[in-house]
Amino acid sequence: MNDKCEMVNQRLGRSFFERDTKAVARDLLGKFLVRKIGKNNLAGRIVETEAYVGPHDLACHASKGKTSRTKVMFGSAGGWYVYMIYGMYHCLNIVTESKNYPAAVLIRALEITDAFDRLGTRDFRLASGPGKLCRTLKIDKKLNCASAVAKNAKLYIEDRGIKIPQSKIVKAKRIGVDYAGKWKNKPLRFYIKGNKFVSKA
DNA sequence: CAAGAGATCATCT
DNA sequence: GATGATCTCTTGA
Repeated sequence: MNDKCEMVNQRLGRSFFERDTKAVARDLLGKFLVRKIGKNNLAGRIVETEAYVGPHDLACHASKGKTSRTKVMFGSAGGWYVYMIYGMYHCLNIVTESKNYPAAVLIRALEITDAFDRLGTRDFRLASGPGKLCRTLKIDKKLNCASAVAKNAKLYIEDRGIKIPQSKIVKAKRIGVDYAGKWKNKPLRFYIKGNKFVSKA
């Protein structure tokens, strides 16, 4: 192997997401989120995620049942669940597990890689949080219910051959879910140890 | 540096 | 009518 070794940019398909939510959340670390805007691409490496594991998880929006907001989580794996929070930010999730089982992974932070310069700044905080990464990649409710595994997806996830070793992955409790009773402290947040693009909270 | 408050609206009661 | 899977700004030690 030399430094010209082939880059394999393999788009993740439905089978990747149609698995245990914790495994998907962990395995998404090191994958690349790609956002197509017109002819341009913005992309970044996923460095932080959280798992929302099902209807019994009191932090998962779907624990309140199937509503117009949560119905996308009951759909096929690989769907995007985008919602607005605190009246001004969006959060990006990808639906996991089998159809009719509501679960998803929140993508919390990215290390912007592609087209960093076009953003006009190289600030490492550009996508270091769920609201900020949506703002930077221009993700809003128009993408809610779209699919990351559709042929013409404008937002999808790529494997570029990077594998994060288990020893570099930190498990921690999720952020901002203190209302979730005994679920609030479960170690369902995953991030890359020592990575400065991880959110501060 | 840490702690606190305000912004602002979709969603559910 | 209350609240939230957040972020930024202000205050003060």
